[in-house]
Amino acid sequence: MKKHEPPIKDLIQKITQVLHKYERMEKLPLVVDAGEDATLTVSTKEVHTIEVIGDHQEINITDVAGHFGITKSGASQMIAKLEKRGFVERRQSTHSNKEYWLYLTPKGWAAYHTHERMHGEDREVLFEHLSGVPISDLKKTAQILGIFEKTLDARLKQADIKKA
Amino acid sequence: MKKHEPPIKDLIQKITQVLHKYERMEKLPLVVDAGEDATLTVSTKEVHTIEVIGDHQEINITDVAGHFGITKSGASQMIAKLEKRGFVERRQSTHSNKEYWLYLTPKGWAAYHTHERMHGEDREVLFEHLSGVPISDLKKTAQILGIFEKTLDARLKQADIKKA
DNA sequence: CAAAAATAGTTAAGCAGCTTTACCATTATC
DNA sequence: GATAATGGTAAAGCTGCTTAACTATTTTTG
Repeated sequence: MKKHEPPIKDLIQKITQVLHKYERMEKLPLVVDAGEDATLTVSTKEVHTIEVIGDHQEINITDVAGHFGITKSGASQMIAKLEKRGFVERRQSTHSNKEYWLYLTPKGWAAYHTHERMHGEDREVLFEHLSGVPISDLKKTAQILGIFEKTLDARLKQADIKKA
Repeated sequence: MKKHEPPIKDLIQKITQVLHKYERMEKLPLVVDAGEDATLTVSTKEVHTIEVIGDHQEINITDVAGHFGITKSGASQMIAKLEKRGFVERRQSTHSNKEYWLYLTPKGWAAYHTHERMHGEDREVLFEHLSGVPISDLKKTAQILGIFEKTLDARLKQADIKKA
């Protein structure tokens, strides 16, 4: 029992280190090759919004807000910006006049695929580095992270309760 | 080789899930019990700045900037705010008239310890949840996260090179 | 040693990405 | 058909940055 503590501390430290580096990586601006249209840079936040629009059909602004846990107003502003910059298009939903569905323009898809490609490269490098590790160890790691996740869930839930 | 892919994907997914939840948790405002002075809330960013000042002796504004990877100007503004709110104090360094060393006031230490205590509680819950897991598995997990970290390092370094 | 360069810090203006509040349409519910 | 709920927007304001221009001290160097 007591002997667990140092390895657990080491693990927590490693998790937070990875976390902060991942956070930093996510902040890097992304350069999109949009063909003729020279090159465009897109912020991390923008490309993530583009990603969820590309991944979901018939998605509306309220859905986008829910996806990121922000207000509708905030999502509305983000979408307006992406529309203005030519990455996103909206069309009225077929079953309601007060609702819009969001779609990517060709430029939006270019950003989407640039981002996807980047993650693909990262994943390949990771695959190489992990090729010597037994599968059972990979599974165990995911399980242990799942335990970590549970304690986070508990704290987030607790905060939600206090809020309400 | 091929058989590795699903577990790796699962692992990546789990890491990103934990990451985003941790990020959300970090955004929760912290309520500090500062004794007589009623209660104060401190933003995550503020408490993290308080944390590094509490953890380092003879730390100056430039060091704080370096620690977070932000500009000196940004750090200067953050420190000015914390000073104004009574969490931080500055004194001239002993070896230079252009440099200040930063210290926590009693109120600053109250915030520091509230934050620490919160992490302490989380850690205890985590300890409980992990008590049935063999130490060897914990060590393996830390190792595998270390591999993940390396690929992040590589990408961050690459971005730095492009920047320069 | 004096002039030039580097270092520590500040200030002002501005930007991104949120929030709150208040509001307009449209659709659902009773 | 009045009232609620839902989808979306606009304005104003906040935080946590950035860049640019600046002062005041060291440090370097020619």
